[in-house]
Amino acid sequence: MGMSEWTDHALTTLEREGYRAGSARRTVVELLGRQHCCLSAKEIDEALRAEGREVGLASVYRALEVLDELRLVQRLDAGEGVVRYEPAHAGGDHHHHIVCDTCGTVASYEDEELERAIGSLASKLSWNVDSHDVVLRGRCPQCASVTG
Amino acid sequence: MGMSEWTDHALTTLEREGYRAGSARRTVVELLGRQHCCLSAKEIDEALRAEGREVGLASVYRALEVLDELRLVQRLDAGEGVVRYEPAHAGGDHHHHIVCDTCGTVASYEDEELERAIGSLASKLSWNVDSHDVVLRGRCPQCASVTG
DNA sequence: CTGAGTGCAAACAGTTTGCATTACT
DNA sequence: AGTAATGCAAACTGTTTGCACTCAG
Repeated sequence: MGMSEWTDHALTTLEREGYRAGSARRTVVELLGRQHCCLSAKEIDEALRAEGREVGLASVYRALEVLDELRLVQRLDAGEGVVRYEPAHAGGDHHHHIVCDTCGTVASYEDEELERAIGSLASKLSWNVDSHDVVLRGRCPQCASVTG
Repeated sequence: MGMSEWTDHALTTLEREGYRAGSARRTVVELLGRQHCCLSAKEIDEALRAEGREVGLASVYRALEVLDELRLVQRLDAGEGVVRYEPAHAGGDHHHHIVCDTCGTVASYEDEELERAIGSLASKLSWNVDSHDVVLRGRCPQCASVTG
C-alpha cells in the first residue's frame, strides 16, 4: 500500500495549509495518487465505491475544489460537460490532452516546441498568464482505422 | 440592416445542406454575424430578447448545434461550465482565447508561432487531429493592476 | 469543547428532449 | 400534404449548497 510521492506531497501540503485530516478527502487524495490519467468526479466516486471505500459525492467535489485551489491537481475541461482532474506533478511532467471525437478517449502528450511557443506568446501579451491548456481533438488511432 | 459576410455564408451553407429556412435559426445566425466576441446560449437568448426578437432557448441550442456540426461556429469551453460560440471565419482569423481568472473576461489573440507548433505536433501524433483549442488563463491588465 | 470535515438530500445551472403546433417547400 | 422547425415545459446531468452529525485538534 505504498503511498505515491504525489499523495504524500498533497497530504503534507493540506496539513501545512491548515486543513484538518478527514477520511473523505484523504481517500480521494490516495486514489488520485494512484492514477495516471485524468478522472471526473463521478469516476472518482465510482472507483472508490468499487473498492468499497465510498465517500459522498459531495465530498469528492469538495476535495477536488480544495486540491485545485492549492494547485495540487490540474483541471481538464475538454468541452464535454465534464471536468476531469489529475494530480499535478510539480515541475516536470507538464502535458496536455487530445480527445477522440468518436469514442471520447482522452490521451495525453507533451511537446517541447509547443511549450516554448506558449511561453513566448505569454510574454508578448499584456496579461499575467499563469496557466494554459491545449486541447486537441480528432480521431484516435482506433477510431480512425475503423472509418478509414 | 446589412448582412455580414459570415451570416450570408452561413445561411447559404444551411440551405445547401438541406436545412429548411425557419425564423429562429435565422435570427440566431443574424445575431452571431453581428458579434465580434463569443457568446453563450443564454447570452444569445438574452440579446435577442433585448432587441425584441426572442426565440425559444431550445431553438438557440438547436441552432448552435447545427452550426457547430457544419463548422460554421467555433465552440469555446473555457472551463467555467458554459460553452461559448462564435462565428467561424473560414480561412483567416484563426484565434484562441485567454480568460481572466478574476473577472471572467475573455479576450482573443492569435499567434503564428503557436499555430506552427501545433501543426507540427499534430503531424507527430498518430491521431487524426482536426481541431485544437488553446486556452490561456491568468489576469487581465485591468485586474492585474488592481491587486498588483 | 469547538469548529472543520462529511454525507445526505435538496437546490441549481446549463443543456437536452418529448410533444404538440407552425409553417417551409 | 408532408415534414422540418419551433417553443414550451419537463427531464437530465454535472455541480453546489444547506444542514445535521461526526470527529480531529
